Amino acid sequence: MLHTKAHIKRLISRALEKLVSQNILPESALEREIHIGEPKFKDHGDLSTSLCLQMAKEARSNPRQLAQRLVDAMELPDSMLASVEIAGPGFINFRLSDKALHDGLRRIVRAGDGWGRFESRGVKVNLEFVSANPTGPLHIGHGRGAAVGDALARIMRAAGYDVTTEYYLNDAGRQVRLLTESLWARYTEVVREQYPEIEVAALPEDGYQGAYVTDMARDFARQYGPDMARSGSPDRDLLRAFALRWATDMIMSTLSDMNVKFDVVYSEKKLHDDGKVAHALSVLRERGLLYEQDGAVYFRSTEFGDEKDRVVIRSTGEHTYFASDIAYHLDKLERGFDVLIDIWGADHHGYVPRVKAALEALGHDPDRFQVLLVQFVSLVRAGEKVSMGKRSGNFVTLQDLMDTVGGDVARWFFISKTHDVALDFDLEKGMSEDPRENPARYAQYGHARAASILRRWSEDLGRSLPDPDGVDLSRLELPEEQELIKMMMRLPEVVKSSAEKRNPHVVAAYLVDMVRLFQSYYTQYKNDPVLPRASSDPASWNWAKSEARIVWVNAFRTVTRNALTLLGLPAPDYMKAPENESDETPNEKN
RNA sequence: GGGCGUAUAGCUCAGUUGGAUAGAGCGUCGGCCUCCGGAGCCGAAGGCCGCAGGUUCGAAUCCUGCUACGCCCA
Repeated sequence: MLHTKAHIKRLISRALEKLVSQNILPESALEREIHIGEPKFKDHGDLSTSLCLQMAKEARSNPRQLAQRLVDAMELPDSMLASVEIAGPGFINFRLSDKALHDGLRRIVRAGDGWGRFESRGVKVNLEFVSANPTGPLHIGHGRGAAVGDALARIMRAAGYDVTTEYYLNDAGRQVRLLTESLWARYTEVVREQYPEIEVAALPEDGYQGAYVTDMARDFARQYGPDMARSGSPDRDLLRAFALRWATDMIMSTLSDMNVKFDVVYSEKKLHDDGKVAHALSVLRERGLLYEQDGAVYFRSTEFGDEKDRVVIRSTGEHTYFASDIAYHLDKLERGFDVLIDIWGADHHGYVPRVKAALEALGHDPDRFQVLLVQFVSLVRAGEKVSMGKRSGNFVTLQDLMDTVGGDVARWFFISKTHDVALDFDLEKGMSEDPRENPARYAQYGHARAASILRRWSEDLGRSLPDPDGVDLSRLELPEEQELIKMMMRLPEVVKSSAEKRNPHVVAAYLVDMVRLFQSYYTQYKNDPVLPRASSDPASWNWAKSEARIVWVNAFRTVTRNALTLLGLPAPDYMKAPENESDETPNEKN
């Protein structure tokens, strides 16, 4: 549809130029951006513009009259347009010709997997998300960030951005020391089951209580044996490295169940070891933006719009997380990224101004740093919110959730709504228990259905996929068929809009709308099927119509698959009926 | 007290960047399986777009002020 919109814009701007040269319109008419929209009502045509309503004042004319002059000045008839009408207060409505639809359909088939993908625009984007501390299991809020981030990466890549996804691993701070001590304590407990005489190390006061630390300790004991515990002297480097690797593996495995992977895992420790933190602070110091007070070192972030100055080095000599974050974001820019996008939980929103302040202080445009704040996810059980504090005992991990409902269902749930609205996940209704209420399955089902038709065409009837250039597409006469073509033609601009809004739910909403059109067609025209019935006589069958419809079904399948892929969801060719399966999630790769 | 976000059908949410008559799903009610996959489809009921002003040809959308909820910071 971008293609046809551009075509209409050219027609209009040529007409405007003509009117300006005849002194009917002022020069300023050429500067206005021409916006072509899709009207809500079908009787208003396929595309429309309110340009004349907007221009009426400066043109000193009433909108309808202006519209009439504009239409008269357009080079019509045009092969892409079946009609051009002036309507209402001064809208110009365009109806697409059959040729425009057929060209569009052919373009989709020709593009295949490339439909909805744009040429590179040469913009390097760093997209950082999740970045949870490697000290325990992910919670459900992390899941939302992960799903949104991964889908956004796919969509922005399709829109032509050069995207690198990144996980910032906080492996340097106090939390990791605590995890190390917690592992040591649990390890001694585990070993004491065999060697009752040894002394158990106490769990630190703020240590990690979760049962997973004991699992970790058992793995440690299995790998390194009981000697360290028996000796009573911990090898902290070894324990730390083991704990980090174990926790990171656990996190990545959970993410992988949701089909989320990262291009880069960036270590905070390495940031320090490579001197990046010292580097960033020295740049700030050179610029006179650091000062000392009560033994701590402050950054003058108030000079850049923050509400108060922030500590970068504590009186103990330790760097704050903020100091690492400054260095990290500076490093991203120095690695050549044009745009930095971070996905954070909404509770961190207060952190945004200080990071922007730091980047500005370091001489960069703060608008290159963008933060997507993702609102909270709460769990609901029996109509009541479930408290999810780690201490409350009914902490539900992301892994638990996916084990219950399946990775792609969880993923769909997270991206199907805009990120700036709080979500309730109802455990009791549980999307897995009634897949009919599940739009992800609905979309996949549409794909499987189309795949099934194509399969019967090639396998049962022994025919090959027709070349769209050799098929008479005018056999697609039903209004539903034409509506679906227009819908499919919209994918590229949906991708563009979703990427620009930084919001994957745009693609999700589009996908469901498109599949609904197909399902509606499918059920309504069961007595006028795509394929010949077994009972019918092949000689009397309208093969030309079947061929046109097969091209159309194939295009639908392609566009559906492309949209599912953009969201990181599988596009299965077969799906099992839910009645026969308990809660197993189909996960076929096409 | 300051800041960020949200407010649209009984419930969960869309709303193409200010356009024409407000859109889905779930739930409710009523229909559709000799038929390419019923995980489906068709129809009906359901609305003061939180409230009050403002901007203009035109507002769910933009501006101001309230109210309620969530979250940050004091």
